[in-house]
Amino acid sequence: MASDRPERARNARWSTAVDLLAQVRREPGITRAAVARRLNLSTGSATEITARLRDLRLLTEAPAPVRGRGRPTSVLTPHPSGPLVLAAEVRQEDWRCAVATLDGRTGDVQAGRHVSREPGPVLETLGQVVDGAWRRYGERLRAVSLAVAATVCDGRIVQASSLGWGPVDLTGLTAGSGLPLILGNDATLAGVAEARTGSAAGAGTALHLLVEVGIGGALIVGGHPLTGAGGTGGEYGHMPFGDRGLRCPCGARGCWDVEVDGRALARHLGEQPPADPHTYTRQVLGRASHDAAAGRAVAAVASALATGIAGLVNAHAPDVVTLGGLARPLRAAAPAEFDAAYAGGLMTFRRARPAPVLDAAHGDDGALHGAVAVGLDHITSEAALATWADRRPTPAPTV
Amino acid sequence: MASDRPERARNARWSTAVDLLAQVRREPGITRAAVARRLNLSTGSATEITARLRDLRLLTEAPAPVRGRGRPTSVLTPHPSGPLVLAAEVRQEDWRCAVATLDGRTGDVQAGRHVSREPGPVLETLGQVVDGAWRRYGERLRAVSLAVAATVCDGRIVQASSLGWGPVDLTGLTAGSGLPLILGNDATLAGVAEARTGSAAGAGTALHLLVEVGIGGALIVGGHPLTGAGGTGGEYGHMPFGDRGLRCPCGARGCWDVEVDGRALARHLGEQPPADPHTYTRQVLGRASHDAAAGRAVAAVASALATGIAGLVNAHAPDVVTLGGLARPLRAAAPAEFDAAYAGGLMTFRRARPAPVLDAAHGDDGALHGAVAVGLDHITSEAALATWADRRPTPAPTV
DNA sequence: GGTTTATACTCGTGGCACGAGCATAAGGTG
DNA sequence: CACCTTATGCTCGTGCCACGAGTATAAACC
Repeated sequence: MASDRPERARNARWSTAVDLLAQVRREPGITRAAVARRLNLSTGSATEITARLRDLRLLTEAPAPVRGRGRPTSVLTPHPSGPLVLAAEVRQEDWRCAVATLDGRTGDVQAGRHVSREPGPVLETLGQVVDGAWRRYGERLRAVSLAVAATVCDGRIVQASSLGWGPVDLTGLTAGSGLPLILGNDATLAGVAEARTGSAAGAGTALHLLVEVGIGGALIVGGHPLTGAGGTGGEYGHMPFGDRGLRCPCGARGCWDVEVDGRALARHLGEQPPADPHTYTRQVLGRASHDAAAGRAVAAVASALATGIAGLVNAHAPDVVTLGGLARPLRAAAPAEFDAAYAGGLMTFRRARPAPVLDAAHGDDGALHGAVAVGLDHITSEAALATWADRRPTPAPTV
Repeated sequence: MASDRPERARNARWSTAVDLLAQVRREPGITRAAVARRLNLSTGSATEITARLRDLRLLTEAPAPVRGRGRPTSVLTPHPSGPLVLAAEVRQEDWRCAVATLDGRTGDVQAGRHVSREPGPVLETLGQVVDGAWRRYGERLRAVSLAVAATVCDGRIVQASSLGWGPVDLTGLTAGSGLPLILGNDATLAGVAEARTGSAAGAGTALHLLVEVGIGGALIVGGHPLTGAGGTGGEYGHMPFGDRGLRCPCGARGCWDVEVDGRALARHLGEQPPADPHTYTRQVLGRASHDAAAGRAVAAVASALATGIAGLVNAHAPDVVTLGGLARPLRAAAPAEFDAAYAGGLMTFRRARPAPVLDAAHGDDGALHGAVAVGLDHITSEAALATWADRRPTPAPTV
């Protein structure tokens, strides 16, 4: 609908501004001089571009702390009336949201427990949050970015087993404001957060794996996740790394999922499949240090996790692997077994310099931070900046 | 070395020219008017850009066949003295090479069998080919793109088991000419060819899998392969989809590789591991239709192949999967078993619209065509065009 | 207080795409 | 065969962007 006539040049003009804003985001608190160096910009261009972005209320300049000789430069920070993103996360028991500025800093955090876990009440609460932010920030609010523990296809929820949801249409959330809604899988977005500002920062290719009930994850290349057709990628738990004899609720056999979460622990311990595998896993982890059977079960699960990771490392050669959710305590509870299985699963030529497996840095905030990142990507795109500039035809002159 | 001062604008100026050349490559024989429509360019811009590219000897215009009313337009074709890529492929028994123009058409094909398979003689032959092309085409030759059945890391061969090579340094190949050398894995490049102009043309995400001795492959996103850290990705055969009891020569256990090639067939048939799994597989395939044991072995291997593919489809959600090498006849020999295993390995929600599994369109030429594509990517990059333009400061005026 | 250093500011230049108006080459029509 | 219709090419003035060279400035150093 928007791909009409020569939009080409209108957008292309913003290319350098996009890069500059991206640099500000990568290194919050960066100075104008440093940005110019990074982007190979002449000082004249830097002056002009920052002036433009200042007039457009995208950036502000503040005197930079003096470091040695030379004329002082200034720190580039988001403009106090610049564009904002509302990022939100829906989890099994609760929801959270925050408003983020161009540098990725968040504020105005809200959170709450679901009164009912049904889609209707949850969406109504979220809709009120969106409308509230829209009223509070008005045109400064440019996008809503939502993380859900769900299979997402073409911007819609296909299924969210942890919430017990089937297909859910979310377009109503932003119907009142007309804001763009960006929907993402929580594990995918947590991976984005790690690749941008977490343990995998700077990695060309990063693999993030998150164990909750089953395994989710994402391969992030150049900071962008591989989402596949319709955005349904990332179902790493359903690769047949496991015992072919075990059937998975997904319909396939031998899924990795079934080997690495609470259900697997229960199987190893000869117990019934737990109703809440997440809590059950925490319980078993808690007694693993003094209960030999629990320890063996945890070790088996940690090994299965590491073996699969090694296979993925063989195939994709990430620079780094990050672990989120229960994957962290699982490894921590059986580090020797994990490391042995990881090394044993790697091809010989990879063992000299195996991809490091690191704990996720964002912890439980990964999905929300990833939603912020993706939302900011959207509002700092060439097209979005062009629109922002057009909306404010005669910006307030700086006196 | 080239990242000096403001190279930024120098390169950015070529952005539209790059897109125009890419469009010509995507649709060979496209007219100027059609390109302008595709790229949302005004007719004035199209006139100017094509004039520029004509003066720079990148494109030629020829009257387009008249179609209905209206002023006739012209077909954009590579300039007869425009830039060229030398693409080459080194296989187990022989080598091939060809020279390609900007539209991807190849000519001047040369080929030969290895006199000796040792790196030295092979490289010497290739070096002569490169030097010959350099003498024949001079500055028109802009890059050499090489496909090898090898693990490639940071532009070097780490290991090429089918050739019996260890680490090999190839920089000598272009030492005389000073041309950029682009090295790629054959399976990866075959995947690129499929994603660009083959069975996966137009797919956002494509998975290409190639069975020869073991499995190679690539995930291609937006026409570009995921090569991972150092370019060592694509070792799909070493994901633990197989029997954990089987050790793989790579050092790991349960590798998919071991389940899907001639060694697996021999195991199913209770025979010794074949010295040449490729030829052996062809033999078994030949008698599978009338030899029940061979048929069962082929069916088992086809199932193992399909199960792994399903797992990869679950994880990555490609739009399409393409099969190269022996994967094609393996599936063809046991289509029912293949389809059953593929469907059975998919998550339920994927079964409604499973990613189609197609035979590769490029056949044995995939790697060479992929090398052409990657080479052309290189010489039509913004930086390369800027360099090409600088080299010819006063282009011959068109009279 | 002068020098050094790093950066900012100014301004003329060149390059690109746009858009509007005009030109042109074909088919179609009476 | 003259004229209309249609699709496209060509020209040129405009706006925008980044560059580069020269100049100005604010701090540290001596």
